[in-house]
Amino acid sequence: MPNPTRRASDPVARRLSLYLRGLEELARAGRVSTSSGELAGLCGISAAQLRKDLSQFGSFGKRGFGYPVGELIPRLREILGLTRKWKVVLAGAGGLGNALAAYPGFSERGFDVVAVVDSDPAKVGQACGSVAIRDADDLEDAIRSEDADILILAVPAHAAQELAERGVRAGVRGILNFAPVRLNVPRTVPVNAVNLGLELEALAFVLAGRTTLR
Amino acid sequence: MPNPTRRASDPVARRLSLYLRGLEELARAGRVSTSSGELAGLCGISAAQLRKDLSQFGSFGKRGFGYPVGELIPRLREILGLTRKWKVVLAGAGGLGNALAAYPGFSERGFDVVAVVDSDPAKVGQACGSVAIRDADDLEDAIRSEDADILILAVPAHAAQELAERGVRAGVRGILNFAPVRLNVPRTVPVNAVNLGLELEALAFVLAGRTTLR
DNA sequence: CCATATTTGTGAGCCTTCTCACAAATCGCA
DNA sequence: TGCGATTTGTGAGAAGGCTCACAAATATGG
Repeated sequence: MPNPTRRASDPVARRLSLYLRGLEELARAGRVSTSSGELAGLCGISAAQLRKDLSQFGSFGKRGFGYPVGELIPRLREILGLTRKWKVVLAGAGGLGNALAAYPGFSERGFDVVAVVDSDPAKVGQACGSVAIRDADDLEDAIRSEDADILILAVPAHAAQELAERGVRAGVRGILNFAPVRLNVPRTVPVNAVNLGLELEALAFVLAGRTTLR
Repeated sequence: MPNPTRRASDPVARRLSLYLRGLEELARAGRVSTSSGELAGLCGISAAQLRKDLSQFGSFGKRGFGYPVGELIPRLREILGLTRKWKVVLAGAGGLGNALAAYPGFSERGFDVVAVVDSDPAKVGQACGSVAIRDADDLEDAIRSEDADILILAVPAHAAQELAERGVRAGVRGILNFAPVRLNVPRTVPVNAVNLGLELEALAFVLAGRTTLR
């Protein structure tokens, strides 16, 4: 179905991001074209899966030839919604917050951390990434004045729900939550949760031999 | 199928971890029993899903009554493989590495960071969490002398593959990878990848209106 | 220009996962 | 004890995602 603005499921979106990374790697290596087999291998996905994923959005390859790297990259960026800048406000300037603010992968993809807030008065005024830390009370101000799109929560579990609610009221459109709690927000605001403890537990589950074999 | 050592898929494992968290929260609140509806609501999962997940491992509830919080918690810990200690070696003492070493959720679940290594000589000897940072060359020594189970990679993308290979050769059984690259390791070594950039992109994909509606 | 090799795009079908609905079991109370 | 309310455990079926296999299209080489 050759529709460049087609909708797709979350697993597809994540794989598209992987493909984009793989393509950029190939481009850096000077490659002009690639095949579904090569790119899929690079991403650890089956070739058929890759072709099916891409075909949801259009017909980007040539039979007998493959995919043009230089053309496919901007197409994928467009599909993924990476042609615009996304303004991000970060709540929590602890270890994780600082690491996120410094993470180069964010700005490379057009995610700009426009403000950082923390509830610790001692941290206010200090630098976190490229911006100065503001008081947590200023969360709404920061979101409104910058017209921020996304709120990243890198705060303790007990503080997350309140900050999420305040962020939503101030106009944030999506939340990336690193706190190990389920957030209760309107269904119109998508929440993507990253639970670090859970990742380790899922790995232990495999090591304990409790997974269905692949 | 009432078998307490049954195998299950990865999504099930992740939900079991959520249930455990929810149950611990209920226990802290002094609750003695709960229903599938209540616990599932707490975790953002459907009640039927929760019952089906639990029923794979045994019959833990009483009809007309619910689930005994105090009994189910240790059962879940056992199923998840959390009754033993897991020894973790952390590679990379940058922002993310330090945050992970300090993350309380790890030690609470029996994951002990027994060593931290970094390639920066200036960092060697400094404290990271509760241990001293060692040189990256000592990775194998650290893994072997501590008989470590899990390697966490919190290093730049270009360093990840080499460290993964060395870790596997030194006897690590599983890897938690925060570097944005696909690792090439024997299939006997499970790899759990957490790609922070990808999480933000998946969120942007939703915000850009490209997801199939739920 | 023709034959052979390559590689995409995709329909059909499989397999896994999730949802629905209900019988069976237990509780609470009179 | 008996009856209605509650809640689990689970079979049946729906839904979704993934794999397979192949026709169609393009490249390559003689």
